[in-house]
Formats: sequence, structure tokens, C-alpha cells
Amino acid sequence: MRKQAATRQSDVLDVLNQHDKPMTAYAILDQMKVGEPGLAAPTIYRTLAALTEQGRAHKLESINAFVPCRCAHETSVPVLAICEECLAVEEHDGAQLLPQLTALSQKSAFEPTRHIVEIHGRCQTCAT
Amino acid sequence: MRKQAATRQSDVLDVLNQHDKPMTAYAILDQMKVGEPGLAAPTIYRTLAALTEQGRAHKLESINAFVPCRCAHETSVPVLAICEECLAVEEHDGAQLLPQLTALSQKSAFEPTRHIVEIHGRCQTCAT
DNA sequence: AGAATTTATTTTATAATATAACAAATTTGG
DNA sequence: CCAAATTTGTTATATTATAAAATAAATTCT
Repeated sequence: MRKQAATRQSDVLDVLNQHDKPMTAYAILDQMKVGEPGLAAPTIYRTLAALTEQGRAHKLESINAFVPCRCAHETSVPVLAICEECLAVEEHDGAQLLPQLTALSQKSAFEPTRHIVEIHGRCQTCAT
Repeated sequence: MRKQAATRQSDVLDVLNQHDKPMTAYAILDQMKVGEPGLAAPTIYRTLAALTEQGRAHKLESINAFVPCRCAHETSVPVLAICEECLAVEEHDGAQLLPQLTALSQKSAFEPTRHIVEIHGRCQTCAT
């Protein structure tokens, strides 16, 4: 049995939205296998690739996990702050960083296609 | 047979310095196994953890690979530009980004401990 | 509309990355 | 020098990700 990509994508996004913490691809897979036992890893990875490409989800590169995008997705530079204690993620718009990032790239005539900005630390709740 | 951590660290750093592209942990392992066949993955990962903690190497979180630090290592924000075509990495000092990153963290009283900034794109040589 | 072709999706299998748990050696403080 | 603590090494396994083959849907052409 086969599902349309768009359907898969909203299914995966639903799962992400039902959790308030970032999920690994395999955590998503386990969740979705409840209702659809045949499902396997590549389906999840392909779907996540599409979602991140569209800006509807973000990958946290430093912890190999995913969150749904909750910013206006036209943002050129998503900034993801990850609490190392509770793993909560806050998403900020980093558009203001763009001029400086661009300046750095231009130092060596580097042509940027994607900016990755993540902050590790402690969220308000966990910081005593 | 056993080696002091400091010696391991400079051995690993030597290997990183002998290559002009980022190396995965297993690429380093393979290289070092030539002279020391018994060597295993955890030794490499432990050594890399120490080196990155000391700021003598950087992990590229978005590609799971490592480069030696070539900046002044007191830099608070290393910026790593990765060419998606040839994989060359340029290291910049992103100290100038710190005020804005701090401002973003303060929006939600987040206490940052580490900033990760990576740029994907094409280096001067590969960009036509 | 129906067969042929193409494209997209799923499945199976496996590769690449990382760490847990245990064992052995070295160092350190008495 | 001996015992405890620590560091390093080894084995085994967990986690993350993707390649390749198989299958299903969609498209195109007549």
C-alpha cells in the first residue's frame, strides 16, 4: 500500500506537533508504526528531507533530531536554541544575523546556500 | 599497550593536519590503524571529545566530521563554512555575531553555553 | 480506454556513526 | 611499595542514515 508524499508529510508533521520535544527519525518511525506497522526508516527520512526542504520542519544538526517549524517559514536563518537539560527547543528568527554572516562568507568569496545556527545551553525553566 | 591522552591527542591532531579536508572519526581511525592495528572507535571518539573541548579541533555537526582548529582558539564563536562540492572548510572568527546571538537568547532568558554556526555553500574555487 | 513507459514509493538489507559496559593498565596518595 | 582511584583499551552493541531492489501509481501514447 502506498501513500501520497503530501499525506505522509502532514502525518509526520502531525507527529512532530504532538510532541513538545524534538524527535529523532526513529522516534517518529516508532510512533507511526503504531497505526502503520509496515513502515520503515527510509520513508521517514525521505519525508523529513522534503519537510525540511520546504521549511516546514527543521533538523537539529547537533543532536540529530527534528522539530516542526513554528516561525514564519520565509525566515532565511532559523536559530534553534536547545536546552541540554530538558531538550526543549526555542526557534528564533535570525534574519538580523544575515548581514554579518554574508560579510564572513565574502571574505573568501564563499557562496552560501544555507546557514545553520544552533545554540546549546539551558532554558529559563532549567536554569535554576 | 596504552598511551597517554596527551600523546593520543597530538597524534590525532597530526592526522587531521595532514589532510586538507574534514575527516570522519572512522577515517581518522583507519589512518591511525596503519601504525597501531589494535585501535578502536571509542579511543578516537574520546580523543576527539577532548580536542574539541580544548578548542584544538572542531566538529562539523552538519556532516559529522572534524577539522583541526586553525583560528586563535580563544574565539567564542567559530564559524565553519563548508563547500558542498569539494568539502573544503574555511574557519572564521564569529566574535562579531555574539551580541546578536546573545540578544536572541535573552528574549527567552535562555543561558547559552555553546554556539554552533555552520555555513553550507560553494567555495571560491568550486563556484565556477 | 488500455498497454507501455516513466516516475515515485516502499521494502529489504546494510553502511556509517556513536556509545555502553567491561577489562586492564597506570598513576597517585598513603 | 601497596591499595585505591583514575585513565585507557577492548568488546559488543546501539543509533542514525542510505543504497539498491522491488513494487505500485501515474503518465503518455496510440
